[in-house]
Amino acid sequence: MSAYKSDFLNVLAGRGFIHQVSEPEALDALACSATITAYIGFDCTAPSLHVGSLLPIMLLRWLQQTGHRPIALMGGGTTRVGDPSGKDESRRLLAAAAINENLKGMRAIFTRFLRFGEGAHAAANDAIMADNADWLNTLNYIDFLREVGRHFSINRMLAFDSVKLRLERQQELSFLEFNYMILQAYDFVELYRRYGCVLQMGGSDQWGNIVNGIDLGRRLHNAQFFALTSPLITTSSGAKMGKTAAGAVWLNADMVSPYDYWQYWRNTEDADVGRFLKLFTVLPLDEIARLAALKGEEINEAKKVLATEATALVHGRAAADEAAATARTTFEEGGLGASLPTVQVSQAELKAGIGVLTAFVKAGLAASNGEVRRAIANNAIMINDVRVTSDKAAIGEADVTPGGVIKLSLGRKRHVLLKPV
RNA sequence: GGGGGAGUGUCCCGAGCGGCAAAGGGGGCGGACUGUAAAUCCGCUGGCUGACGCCUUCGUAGGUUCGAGUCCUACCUCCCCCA
Repeated sequence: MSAYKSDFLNVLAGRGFIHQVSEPEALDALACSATITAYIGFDCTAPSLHVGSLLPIMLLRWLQQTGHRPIALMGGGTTRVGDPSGKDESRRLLAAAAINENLKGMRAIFTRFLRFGEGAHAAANDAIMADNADWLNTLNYIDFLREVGRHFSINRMLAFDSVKLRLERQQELSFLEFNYMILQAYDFVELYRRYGCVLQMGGSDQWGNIVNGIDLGRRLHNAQFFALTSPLITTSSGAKMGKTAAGAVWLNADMVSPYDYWQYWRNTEDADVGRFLKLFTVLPLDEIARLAALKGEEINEAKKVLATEATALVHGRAAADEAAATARTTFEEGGLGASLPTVQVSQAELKAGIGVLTAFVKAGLAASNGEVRRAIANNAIMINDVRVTSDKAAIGEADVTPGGVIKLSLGRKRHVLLKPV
């Protein structure tokens, strides 16, 4: 289906990663003959990356897998500037202080997906972690204007969709936001200077910004840069990826447990299974074709594979298998899975008896006693798989199962174990 | 600088004659049906309480009133028009 010669573009195209590419033939030829250095920028506004960032991360991964060199660019500088609207000074400073922490959390994720060089095992395409704070923070305004600013035509910038739409709708566009695209273009050039980076990838919304970088590269260095964007991924029902009741689906294990992460993928809609297998796992395409062709009830097998493979990439194979095993015993055998979320209670407390309301709030299944009451009224609460009908019910020593725990359930999907200590 | 408009259930959007725990939607959660899917239907979607009830919520701070999301004053933030 794809007419590319290079592994790199063939893999991306075959798996559905490509939305737009600039100069595809030239990039294809380059990918065949040389090691390309390419980058993607990531904001560091949060202590972890979430599922929404997974697609770009996979892009970098395939880049490296097909022999090229990825750069993960942290927006340490651009995040400091941030979105100026609705934020006061103090909050912005706080974010600046936390950026290093955020960077640390994010770096851990990248090491799961990319191979960074380590001493003796260094290779030509080892991944690079860069931070644009390194060059943006020390920019001299006048120098910057003279070197970079003179290459940007206001006339042309006004024609960009991102700007034009705002102006047409007579919405505010701050000078700062207007400059953001210039900073991003400059990042591209700086990475070219430092590492010979000639390709920037990103989501489809980044196209305009990337193209600006390409122009700047031509003007400053007479260099040929490339852009490659990925499609915006939504579920078949149109919802954005990565949001659940509990909030964003984070990649760090201490924010979303491997078990919950596995569950997120397990609950994928039928229509998305094939597409997600291609994007978020590294299974071979023929294997994916087989799984995606499953119909009806059988497609659940494909969802389990998706969940386990996707979880293995982020949390490791062992954690993924454990999550899968827990899901199997919990959902298919009605048993108790070892890696279900567990909350500890003291023996003394248990002896005295714990009210259902307190227990479920403590277990994190509900936010308030009232919420538990409502759930009981809705027939949603179970203790050790026995339906609870009164909010006065209490949990005591007698409820401890042979396995040494008490199983609390809200609905059919959400389970927490209470463990006496 | 002058004039006009807006900020509402802390997930989002959004109605709201001075009696309001506050319409409606989206989203979310739960139930039924299923396959841990989608679609559909039903219920729930401030806190405490067994319950009467009490407490906290409509940008911030005051005020008028038996009673304020609603009226008045000042302030903050955002948007529009004029300069």
